[in-house]
Amino acid sequence: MATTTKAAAREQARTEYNAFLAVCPSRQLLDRISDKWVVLILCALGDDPAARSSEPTPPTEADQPRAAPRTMRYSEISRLIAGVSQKMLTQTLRALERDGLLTRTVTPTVPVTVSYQLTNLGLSLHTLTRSIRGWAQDHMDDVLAHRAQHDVTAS
Amino acid sequence: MATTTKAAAREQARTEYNAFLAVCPSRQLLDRISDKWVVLILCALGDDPAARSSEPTPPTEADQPRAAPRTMRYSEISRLIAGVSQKMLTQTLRALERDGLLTRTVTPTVPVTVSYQLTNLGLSLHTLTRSIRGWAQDHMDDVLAHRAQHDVTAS
DNA sequence: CAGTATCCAGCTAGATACTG
DNA sequence: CAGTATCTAGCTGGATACTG
Repeated sequence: MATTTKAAAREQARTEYNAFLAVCPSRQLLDRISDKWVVLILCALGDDPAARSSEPTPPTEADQPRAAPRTMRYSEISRLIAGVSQKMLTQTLRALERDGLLTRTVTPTVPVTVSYQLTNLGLSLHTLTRSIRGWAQDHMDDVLAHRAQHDVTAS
Repeated sequence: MATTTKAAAREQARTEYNAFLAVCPSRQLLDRISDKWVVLILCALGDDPAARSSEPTPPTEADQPRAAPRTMRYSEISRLIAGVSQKMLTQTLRALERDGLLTRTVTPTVPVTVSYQLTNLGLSLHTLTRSIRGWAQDHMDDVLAHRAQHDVTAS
């Protein structure tokens, strides 16, 4: 019955492994935040608007530094994250809503108005991504220096 | 001269955007750690061996909880991270070496012996991934609950 | 032992066109 | 305005075979 046991064993190991990874919480989280657009949406909805200059900062309600998360409409997000396609934006927003990281509110005007806002959970995740950004700012130039050095040495 | 300015503008925006992302330190970091195998290698080299049971814990020098990072040989890592292919393991290790996150030491025995060890930078990154794991452990069941709820409600 | 080299399937992101 | 639907090109990861 047993065909080449070598290959079979390897395949089995891989299958078990994938099963493990599929339920590993860390892995699931990393899969979420490694998505290009997730972090950017988190930033768009979580960062206070004054932080990003070159945007016409609205004078109204600009002085609560970190109170409630802002709500943004689909088109606002789309404009802020200039490079995203409609497909990816919708897809990502829906995934984040599904995971309870943000809320989607439809107001039945004509045409419809849809607004998005981070939940506490989403806000908490945003805090985590900020700490990631912190590491990047502190150490990424070291990494880049090493990389450049390595590339030169190997010539 | 201007062909359909609509499409051209979009494309330009996207190009600029990609350029921005390419140099963004946070993005670069996320691209690194979102790699399936990077985190696992970090764990393999950074976690103390006693933490993972079902492994024959070597009695020697097992009582420094977080002193020097352990060194492991290629085949050890390969065995520990059962699901990884040679290609991916080598590729990932080389990338991490290039970035100064670990060192690769070749001992010219016959056959050759190659050992890997985290640098301080790598250790620091490992700390970050542990905080990510922390978030996952604290909040991922919330996320999963939301997801399940959402899927039921939408039926 | 510790790789290198090559080929290929699967998935995903983006382009494009259409709509309540 | 805020999407949905469809098609496809490109990249990545895995299988397989070979080597100093």
